[in-house]
Amino acid sequence: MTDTKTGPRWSRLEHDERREQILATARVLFTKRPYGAVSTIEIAEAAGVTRGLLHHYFGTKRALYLEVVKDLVDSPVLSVLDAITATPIDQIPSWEDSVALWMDVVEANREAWLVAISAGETGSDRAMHDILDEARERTASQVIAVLGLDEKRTPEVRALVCGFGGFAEVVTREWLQRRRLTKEQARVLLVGALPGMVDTLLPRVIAKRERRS
Amino acid sequence: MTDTKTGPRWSRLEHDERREQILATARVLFTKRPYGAVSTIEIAEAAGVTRGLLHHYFGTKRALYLEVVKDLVDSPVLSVLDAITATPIDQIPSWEDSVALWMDVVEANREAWLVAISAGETGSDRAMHDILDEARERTASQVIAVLGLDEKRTPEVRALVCGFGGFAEVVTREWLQRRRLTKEQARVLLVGALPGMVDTLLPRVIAKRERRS
DNA sequence: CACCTCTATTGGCAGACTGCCAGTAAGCGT
DNA sequence: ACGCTTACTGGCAGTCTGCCAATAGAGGTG
Repeated sequence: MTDTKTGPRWSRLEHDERREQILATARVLFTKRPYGAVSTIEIAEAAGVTRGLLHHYFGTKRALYLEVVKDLVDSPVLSVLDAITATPIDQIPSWEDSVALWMDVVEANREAWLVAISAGETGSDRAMHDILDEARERTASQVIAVLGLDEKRTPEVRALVCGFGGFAEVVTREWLQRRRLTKEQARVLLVGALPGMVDTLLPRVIAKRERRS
Repeated sequence: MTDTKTGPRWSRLEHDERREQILATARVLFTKRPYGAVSTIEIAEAAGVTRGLLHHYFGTKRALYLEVVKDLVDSPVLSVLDAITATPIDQIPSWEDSVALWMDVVEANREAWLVAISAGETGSDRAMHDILDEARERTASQVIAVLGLDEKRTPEVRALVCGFGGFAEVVTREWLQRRRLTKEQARVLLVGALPGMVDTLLPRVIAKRERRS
């Protein structure tokens, strides 16, 4: 009775198309709930396919999760990069403008950003750690470029900028999540913190550099 | 043949004693490998008990994990508190000394600290988030007290100090894990960053405070 | 238009793990 | 020595992941 001469029971999609569809569905679910609380069958059903197909495309649940996190991390970073490279080539954006731009992008991708920086159900997971770490390093490179710092002569700059990244993460959370800071207040902190540290602290750090003969 | 008139097949321990034993075993395993890669039966066997007992004491695997992380987070914090309260009451330790003390404690509890920090990457888990967040707030309170800041008149101080906490986390990792900074260099950064920000940035942040009638 | 090949997709099986509970025995009090 | 408390065990039930052989869309070919 129920299945009287219907059409095809399932549609056959292009490889990449189906892959993107599953990935998007997984992204929605993993954004809402943590890794362990989302089952593969749930993802499959939400995507309108079977669990088997999910494994066919991604191999394992963890691999799928890694892809999702990679997406989550990349999308804001790419947005910033796009916007920056859209500016005239010979006109490097000012530090103030860069911070403002970054804040707007993060505000727009609020959910994704919050999940991304706190991703990884498993602390000591190698692959996950690498993804997040690489994203942070990429951001640091951007910052170094915008500020016009000389990374080669003073490698300590990179550590300092990464430290500022940690500062920025928390300040952003204080603004977006905990709401103990307004956007303006957060902006003042983000704009002012790094230049101050570079001016006053960096020389002292370099002075402590161990001499190598 | 094998079991010819042996003694008791298992020993009956005091409630808290057995609990501590299981907790210690779990702590070792969770420190080595991530949550998902450690099974309850493995913990139970390593502790010399059955899996059922583990559930009897902690209810669920996740609950056991939370207890472990709580321990991991508390132990360094408590060490610092002990050392600080050990100093004469009327003699508040200087900021430099506090930082140095903190660095020594972290260096001693290297493993525990690194795991505890990266356990924070358990984003959407409410209970886990609360544990780590509370630890950070506690540390912030300590810092505010040592620096003698007035938290009531300027609530923004707390957000700034928490931000410094993020900075400190990354700088410490750069020193202990990634080794792009020596201990001396990290010390210079940690000692110098916060006072500088308090002096130059805090007034500007307060100036941006929204007026409430 | 009928057939045929390709492969995206399904459905179900095997192993592993967690959570739970009823029964068992260790050891203390009387 | 006996019984009572409860720490502890052992196994069952449900759920989940990973895997693979079978199936069926869909486009190409004569």
